Amino acid sequence: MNANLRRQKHKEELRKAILDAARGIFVVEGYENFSMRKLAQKVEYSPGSIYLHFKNKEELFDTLVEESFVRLLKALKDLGDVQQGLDPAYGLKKALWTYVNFGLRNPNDYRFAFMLKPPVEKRPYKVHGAFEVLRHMVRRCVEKRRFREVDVETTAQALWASVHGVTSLLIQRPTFPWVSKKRLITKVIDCAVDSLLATPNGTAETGADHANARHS
Amino acid sequence: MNANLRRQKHKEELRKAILDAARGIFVVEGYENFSMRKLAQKVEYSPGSIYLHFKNKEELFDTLVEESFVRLLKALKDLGDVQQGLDPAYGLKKALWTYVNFGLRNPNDYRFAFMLKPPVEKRPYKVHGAFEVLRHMVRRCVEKRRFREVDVETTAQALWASVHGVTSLLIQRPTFPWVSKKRLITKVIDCAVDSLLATPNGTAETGADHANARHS
DNA sequence: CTTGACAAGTGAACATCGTCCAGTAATATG
DNA sequence: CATATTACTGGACGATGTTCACTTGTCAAG
Repeated sequence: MNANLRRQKHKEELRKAILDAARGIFVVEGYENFSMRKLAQKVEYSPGSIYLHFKNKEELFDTLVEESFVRLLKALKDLGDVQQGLDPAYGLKKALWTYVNFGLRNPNDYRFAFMLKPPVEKRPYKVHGAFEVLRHMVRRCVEKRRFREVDVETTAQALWASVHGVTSLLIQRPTFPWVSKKRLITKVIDCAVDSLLATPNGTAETGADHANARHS
Repeated sequence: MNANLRRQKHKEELRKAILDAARGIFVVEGYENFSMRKLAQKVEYSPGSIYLHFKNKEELFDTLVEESFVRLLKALKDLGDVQQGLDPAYGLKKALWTYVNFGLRNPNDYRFAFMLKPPVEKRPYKVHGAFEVLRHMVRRCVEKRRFREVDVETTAQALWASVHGVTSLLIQRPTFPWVSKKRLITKVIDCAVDSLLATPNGTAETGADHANARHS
C-alpha cells in the first residue's frame, strides 16, 4: 500500500523526466527531427517504455505544448490583473505583443500547436484559452467606450488572426527581408487596433520589447 | 538525333504525368498522407523511377506548389490590370480577398508553402511574387494620396501578415467556432486597411465572395 | 542484321520511423 | 519462500524516403 504510493510517485517523476528530455530534443532539434527512439535513448530506456507513459507520439507532444501554453495563459492573465484601471486599449495592445513574443520565444511549441497539427480537434484545448482572454479584453474596450460599437467576437477573432499572422510568418520565414521585427509587429498591432478606437485622435502607443512573456 | 528529341518529349510528358498524379494524391489525401510509393503505384512505375525526374520528395512538392502559386500571381496581376483608374484602396482590398480565397481553395498548397516548409529558403521563390504585387499596390495607394504617408514596405508586410493570419487559421482550425468566414475575413481586411486611409470617412467597402480567384 | 552504347526502369536493399507484444526481470504481498 | 503484480526489454511489423547494381529496351554505327 505504501509501496503503491511510492510506485506512483516514481512513475510521475519518470513521466516528468520523459517530458523534460522530450522538450530538450524538441527545442534544440525541432519537431521534425524528434523521434521516439531518440527520446528513449536520452532517458536511457527502451523505445517501448515510453508507451507505458504516453499513448503515442502525438499525445506526448500535446501535453508538452499544452504545458507551454499555460505559461502564455498565465502571462496574459497577470497582465490583465496588473492593468486594472489603465487604458484597456493599451492593455490589449500589450497583450497582443505578449502573444507574439510568446510565439517567437517558443517557436517549436507554436509551430506544433498552430501550424502543423492535423485538424482533428479534441477537447476544450487549453491552447485556445489565450483567445478567451483576448475576447474578454476586447469586451472591456467596448464597454469602456474605448472602442466603437464593434462586434466583440468578430473583432477578437480578427485580432487573433492578425497577430497569429505575424507570429507564424516570422517563425516560418526567418530569412525573408523583413523590416525589423519590432517595426512589423508594432505596425500589425497598430493597424488592427487603431481602426477600432472610438477616438481616432492618437494611437494607444504600442510599446515594444515587453518583458512580460516568460522565456522557454 | 530525332530519336533524342522524341525521348526528351516523352520524358517531359512523363514528368507532367507524375506531377498530375502527385497533385491528385496531394489534394485528396493531404500532405501528410502522401508518399513516394503511393505516387509510384499511381503512375504505375517503381518507386525508384520517380527519382529519375525529381531529386527528392521536397523538390517534387516545391514544383507542385510553385505551379499553384503562379495561378495566384496571375489572378492578382489580372486584378491589377482591370482596376486601372479605380480606387486603389478598393483594389487593394480586393487583392487581399483574392489572396485569402486562394489559400482557402488550395489549402494543401498553402499549407505546404507557408505552414510546414522548413526554413531552408533557396532561390527567389515564386511564392513571394504575390507579395511583390501587394507592395506595388500599397505604393500606389500612398502615391495617390489614398493612404496616409506610411512606410510602404512595413505596411505591405503588415498587410501580408494579417491576411496570412486569417488564411492559415481558417485552414488549420476549421472546427473552431469562427464567426462566418466572410465576416471574419472582411473584418481583418477592413481593420488593417482602414487605419491606413488618409480620409477616415468611410471604408473602401470590402466586397465579399469575389469570383476572381481561380479554382484548384 | 548484328553489335554496342546509352538511357529507362526495376527491385531489392538500407536506414529510419512509430508502435506493439511476448516474454523477462524486479518488486511487493501473502 | 512463493506468488501476483508491475516495470521493462528486445525484437518484430509495416511503413517511410532514398540509393544502386542490375536488367531491359531502343537507336546508330559498322
